[in-house]
Amino acid sequence: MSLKIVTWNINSVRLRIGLVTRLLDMWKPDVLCLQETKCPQGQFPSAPLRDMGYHHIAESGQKGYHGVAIISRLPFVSEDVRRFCAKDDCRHIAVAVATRQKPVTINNFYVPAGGDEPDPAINEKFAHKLQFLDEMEKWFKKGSVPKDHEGVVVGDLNIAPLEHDVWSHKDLLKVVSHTPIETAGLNRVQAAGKWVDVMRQHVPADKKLYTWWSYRAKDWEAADRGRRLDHIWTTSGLAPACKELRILKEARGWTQSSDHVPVMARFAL
DNA sequence: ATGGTGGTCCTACCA
Repeated sequence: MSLKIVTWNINSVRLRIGLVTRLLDMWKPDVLCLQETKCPQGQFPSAPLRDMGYHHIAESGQKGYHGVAIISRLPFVSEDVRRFCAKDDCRHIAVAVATRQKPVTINNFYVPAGGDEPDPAINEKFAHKLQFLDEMEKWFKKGSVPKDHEGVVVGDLNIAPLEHDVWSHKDLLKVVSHTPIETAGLNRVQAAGKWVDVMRQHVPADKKLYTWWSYRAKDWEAADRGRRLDHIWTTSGLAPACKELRILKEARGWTQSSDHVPVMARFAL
């Protein structure tokens, strides 16, 4: 048996439900984790997904902003919504799915983008981003994955931690998403849960790897000024089972695309 | 080059 998990910042699930079904048809994942659904709780466009066999949908949504959802062919054995930083933002949802082996707890995150100015003293959005990372770190330290489960973290973490996760390390050191204080924070989060970065298990750290290209470029593909903002981490027990890692770069060229592209990990279980 | 584009929901705010 294999478990295929896809993560995608969809930037409005109602506007782009046709791209979601296109992706499901192409890759046929078992589980799809979405971020920035921008869809109020209870108004999720579930009918076309159920028609494709995705009968299990967990959502945490609000009007206008943020929002995360998990769409699955596999039944959930548990479900959990958390609100980090004591805000009402819908930025995290977790489910556990049953597999032939251990159940797998899947955490889906949408980390705050953090605004433009990388200084928490003058930019409260950046301060919120750093606080959110601190909360994640504390929560993972306590142990967020049940002892008899394996675990996965996916989502738009809005940080490109490695030198080759951005088109120019030097030019982006002072740009929110690649500043040292953010990458240090993300590294602490990762260490707190002993998470393995399975994307970089498949693509060496000295090779460029992007999941996001700005809408503001005249020609995103020619400029190729990308960043790796979307991530897939697993517990060390699950990492060796990750046999395939794919980034659907062509989705960035689809009509009315998201600025993020889908990332897929396949696990042999 | 302190712009550029895009989504939400109607006026700015967020990315």
